[in-house]
Amino acid sequence: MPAKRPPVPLTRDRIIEAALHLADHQGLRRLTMRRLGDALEVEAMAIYHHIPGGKDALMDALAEHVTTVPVADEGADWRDRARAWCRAGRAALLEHPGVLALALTRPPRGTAAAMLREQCDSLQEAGLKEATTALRALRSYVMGSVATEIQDKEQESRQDPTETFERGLDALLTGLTGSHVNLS
Amino acid sequence: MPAKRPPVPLTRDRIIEAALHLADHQGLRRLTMRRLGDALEVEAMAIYHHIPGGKDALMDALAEHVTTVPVADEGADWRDRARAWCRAGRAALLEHPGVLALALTRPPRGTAAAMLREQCDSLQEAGLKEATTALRALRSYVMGSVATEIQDKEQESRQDPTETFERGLDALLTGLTGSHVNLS
DNA sequence: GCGCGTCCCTTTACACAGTAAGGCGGGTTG
DNA sequence: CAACCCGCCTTACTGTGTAAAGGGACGCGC
Repeated sequence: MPAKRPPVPLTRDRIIEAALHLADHQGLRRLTMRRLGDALEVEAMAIYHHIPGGKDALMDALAEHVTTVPVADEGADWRDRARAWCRAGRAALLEHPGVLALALTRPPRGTAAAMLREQCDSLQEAGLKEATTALRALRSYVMGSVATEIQDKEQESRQDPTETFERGLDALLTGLTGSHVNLS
Repeated sequence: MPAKRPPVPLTRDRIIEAALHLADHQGLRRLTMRRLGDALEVEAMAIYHHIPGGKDALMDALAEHVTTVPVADEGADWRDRARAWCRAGRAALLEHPGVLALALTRPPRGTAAAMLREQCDSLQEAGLKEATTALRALRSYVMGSVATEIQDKEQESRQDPTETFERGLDALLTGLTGSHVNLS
């Protein structure tokens, strides 16, 4: 009987990393407790010791991982800060396309939710009326953009996705800028 | 042995309808071939006769169903038309929140894809430069908006979602309007 | 040294998932 | 009436999530 203790001890972070790799390369459908165990050279049930709550908790953790982006809140103009958030959020989501469905479905919790509140405060301090509305619009645009990008990834697209994203982001930001002046 | 023939014959449409109902009320996770069969008063394997390709094809069909919205292409201003599309798209997605993850993940095909091309042409004929970019931005915003709406549905939100959606949509439309005049 | 808890991991077990293969009856056609 | 075929059922197999219990290695007190 080979060594009972695995060569390197199991860790919540190692589990999440392996799960992301598996989901990205083989699809969420093939992310399975047993396969995840195989990837970690461990039996499937070992995972439950580090992630209480089972697969559903794992999914939550993955969603939180790809929606949690540490980004400095710098920049004079609120538009620059918002742009930085949006770019960082898009990049984080694009890094792990396999778990996008989770990120879009599960509500933000923990660190991700805290960051949202922080950003909302930041916008309000910048003097922006209806900061929550603006933030929701930006968040929606980012999440939707990544979704469409990943959707269209398998079919040909002669346009640079980043360029397209920036164009739309600019449009949304300028539109939000005038929102407390213009009337629909 | 009870009657072999079910009271009402099975149909692809009936299957899709029952699947949507099940996913919306019990979650995608509980949408199961056998449970779907139970809901239709039929054995699970009967479904395969009407939906070749199994569960994955069913998922595709559900995604296509909630992303296919018949909407008249009327209105003088292209902004009014785009607004109508976006409202209709949002409404259709919100009607079946259970399958949102499918709609956001699977690329548009068939009728849905055709409608996208049609809308793109419509924008171009309206004299809008970069119609594809604009359309992508709008589509992204709609998809993301529905995602955030459904995410936040389980927690309290003192703001009217429709109002918030319209505000962001207005902002995006005004931003897109000036996009071929302004420079970033 | 030796027992003994404690922590991780494994083993075993079970209910339920998707679905390939084949059976069977009843309506339609000759 | 016979042949046929369509639509549904039955059976069977592999794979999945996970509860429950087992077991081995490490630390501790004595």
